[in-house]
Amino acid sequence: MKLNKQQEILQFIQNKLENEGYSPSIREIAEEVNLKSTSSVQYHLNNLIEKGLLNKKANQSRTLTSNRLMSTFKSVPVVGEIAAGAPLLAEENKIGEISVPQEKFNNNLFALKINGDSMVDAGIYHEDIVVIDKGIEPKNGDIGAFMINETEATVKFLDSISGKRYLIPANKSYENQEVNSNIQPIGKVVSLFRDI
Amino acid sequence: MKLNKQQEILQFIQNKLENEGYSPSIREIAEEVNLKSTSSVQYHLNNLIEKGLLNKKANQSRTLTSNRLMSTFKSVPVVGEIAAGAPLLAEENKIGEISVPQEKFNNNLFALKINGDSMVDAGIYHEDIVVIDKGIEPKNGDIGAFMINETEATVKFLDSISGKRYLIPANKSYENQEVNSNIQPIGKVVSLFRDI
DNA sequence: TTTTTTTTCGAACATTTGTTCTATTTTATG
DNA sequence: CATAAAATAGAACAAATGTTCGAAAAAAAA
Repeated sequence: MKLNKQQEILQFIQNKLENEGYSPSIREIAEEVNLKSTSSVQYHLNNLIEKGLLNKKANQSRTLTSNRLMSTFKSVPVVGEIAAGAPLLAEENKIGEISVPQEKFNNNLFALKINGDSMVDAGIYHEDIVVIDKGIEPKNGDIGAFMINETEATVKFLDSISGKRYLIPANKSYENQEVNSNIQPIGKVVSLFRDI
Repeated sequence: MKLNKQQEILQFIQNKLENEGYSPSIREIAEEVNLKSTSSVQYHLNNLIEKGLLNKKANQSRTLTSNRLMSTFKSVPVVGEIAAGAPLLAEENKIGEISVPQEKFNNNLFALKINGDSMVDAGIYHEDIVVIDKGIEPKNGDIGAFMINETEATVKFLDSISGKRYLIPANKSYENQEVNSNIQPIGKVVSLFRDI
């Protein structure tokens, strides 16, 4: 496919931003796309900016940014098995990161790797990763994450049965568990990731 | 919490990178953290670089990058209902983007929004989003995406029964479908996303 | 072909910016 | 307190970089 100069320039800027993490200078662009004058590059840059494909701060070097590339995702930590005594989000519990769309991101999010099959009938499988919003207290009918005895995190349905609240697994071979002082809500499960 | 100068500087750089999309200059840092000399900033920057918390290209402006922030995720397009006649990945079919870890990314990935409950028993629900690798032809036992009559994309198990190949839903209320020339494999399902 | 528009070039200029060096101040250490 | 180490300041310099303007070349339109 043949690219015109503007596409070529835009492509180079995006690559540079993605691979190096910073914008190229005008002269670097000129060299890359075989233009011998910086003003030729300016000419195209202004064009791209007018089209809304690029942004740049006047008189500041290497401040080109591409709307399309402005990170629209943010990462949240993934917690695995919980080390005894360590707070849930302690560094030692962290086993990775996943990303969520920026518009859904907030600072109360983290993710938990599921251990066991107690929620298979809700489509949550062993080793799935669920994202939890600590800022939302799970209500009846919600899937929530709960801390049991301050040592174990579990994901279950929360619901009331004849006036009492229970953690309810979505798998008949597990038992309901009455909510008592040993069970603390962590947050509501808001999304799920799985490798297949 | 009290931040020392180095933490303060690192924080500012990361914020700037995240919010503006480009690195601050040394003098901008100096002003932000109330240092009156650029060399004071250099002093701390060198320190941070030695600790591996920052990178920078020598003699180039605004090339500070933070390892922690280097995008470790890449986005892939999400395809929804397939417009008649339009190729699968045509812009008009695109309904969004999701991100995958960089190490799992390749140019054959795209995502498909699930329509229907024919795979619920495999933990794939209506409106889930599955990521498909066009570079991997689904084998027997795999969950794959298939194009039917060049107009409809579907996700099913692929398997052989007495010598014939079938698309097999993971829901007993649906029927197996023999693979014929109207059914073209698109790729293998490799991961899954769900909003809850 | 002639005219107009788009694109490129070249050079000069003004800033921004990174770098370096020495001296001074502040903080920690014995 | 005396000494060493860490942090800051100031200034001067060299290089990188964005900007501007007029002219030339190339491409497109008439």
